[in-house]
Amino acid sequence: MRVHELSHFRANVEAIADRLATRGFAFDVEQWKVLDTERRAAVTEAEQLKAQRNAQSMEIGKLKKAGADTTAVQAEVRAMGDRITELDAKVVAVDERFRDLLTAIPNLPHESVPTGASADDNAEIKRVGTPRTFDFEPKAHWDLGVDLGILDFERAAKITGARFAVYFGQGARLERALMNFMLDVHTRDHGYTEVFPPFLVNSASLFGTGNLPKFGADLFKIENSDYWLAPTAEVPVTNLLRDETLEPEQLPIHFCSYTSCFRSEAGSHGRDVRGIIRQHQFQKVELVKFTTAETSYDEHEKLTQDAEDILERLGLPYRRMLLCTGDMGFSSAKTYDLEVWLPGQATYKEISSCSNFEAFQARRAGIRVRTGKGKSEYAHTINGSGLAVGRTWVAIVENYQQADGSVAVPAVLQPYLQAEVITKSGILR
RNA sequence: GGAGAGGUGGCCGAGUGGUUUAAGGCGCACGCUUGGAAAGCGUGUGUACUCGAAAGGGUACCGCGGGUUCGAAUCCCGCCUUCUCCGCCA
Repeated sequence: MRVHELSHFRANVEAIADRLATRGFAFDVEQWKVLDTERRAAVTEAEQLKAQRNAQSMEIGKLKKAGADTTAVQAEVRAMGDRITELDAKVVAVDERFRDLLTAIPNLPHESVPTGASADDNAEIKRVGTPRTFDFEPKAHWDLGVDLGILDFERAAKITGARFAVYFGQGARLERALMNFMLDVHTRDHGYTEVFPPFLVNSASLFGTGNLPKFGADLFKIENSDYWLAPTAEVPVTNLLRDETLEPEQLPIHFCSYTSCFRSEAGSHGRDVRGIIRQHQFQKVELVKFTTAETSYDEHEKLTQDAEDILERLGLPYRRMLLCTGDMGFSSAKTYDLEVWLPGQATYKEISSCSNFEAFQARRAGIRVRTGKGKSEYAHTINGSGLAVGRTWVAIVENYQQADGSVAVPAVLQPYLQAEVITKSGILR
């Protein structure tokens, strides 16, 4: 039951429940205690009966070898088997309820996380760069991109549906340029190893990262299979090491990965309906680290800086927020959000989320570190966007727009785009 | 998609219904031996759950899930996966 190590959980139930309450999760300690007792009683009873059966079965073997008649004993043990079947069913049922209860428990917030109920209680850690002042009215990307002929929602709706987009010409190339730029920086300058995983993952992987069983509704599932469209590279990349025990000298492991990400956006109807801020498919460069418990918070800081470095090299104003207990994701112990300035909407918008999961995912996924002779402990996992490519595309277009409707290309992207400015494409319309 | 062969402990590898509480080897740890080491000898060597104050027990796990049986690594069924060949295909 690699969920929250049981003995530790049992010994600290009250304190854990208190901590969970800070993130708005009501954990019913009394109910848990009842279930725990019930489960242990069932397990113990079944195991005792099995021990008896094993012993008597062995006796039968010996008696048969000695040529004795075993009919009577066999009947007796057979009856015992029926009882065991019954007990096993009970154990499975109680165990399942118990597991459901445990797997639904979110991670505990780190002590440095501010207590709060919603995004309003998040703490701004820093602000970098100054939003540009325009001598004209800046447009939102959904107007600018469409006017430039590089972004098309109507044809996307025709071939697929709402919340999808098609990029043309320099728009498509900007997406590709950003992906290459981000991967190049992280692999060359930040020490990450590039990974290109499948975009489809199985249920076990989604359980490992904490998406299942609770959040299946946020995902797309392939019919007649156990395949799901990955909502983020975090899922395949973290699960690369599932059920593996790592040697301490292998750590830390730094992976970066470019993937498309797919989200059903169930329950987000009406939010960010315009433009490409919230799409069913978007591209993202993800940073994933595996570390020991000792270094995970240092590595979390560094990972966040690695993501910020992309924003800085692109000259995009941003701020770093520390999420409060009530606004964090299910699996996270501490999360920084990076928010980029979008002049078309005059707001800071999330473009990266960097979290330390401590051992939460490692417990669910069975990712261990050897600590000595036959001893091991769970690794810590950390990940963050570095960055969300689609939203970076938006930020470039909106921040670097010019009065004539063209977009200046930041210096670091010019080699990738082979252009200094994005101008109107006249291919369609 | 079709046919065939595999999947056993950290690794190699035996094992076709009952002293297998998984042989044997390698590796690893500890001890003896040694001036020190190697060799040699000896002992130990998984995970989870559970009973117990502890010492020490018990249960489950031989790819996964079912089934047969008093008893399954071993027999039966389904699935996953690896390799080889064929077909198809970027």
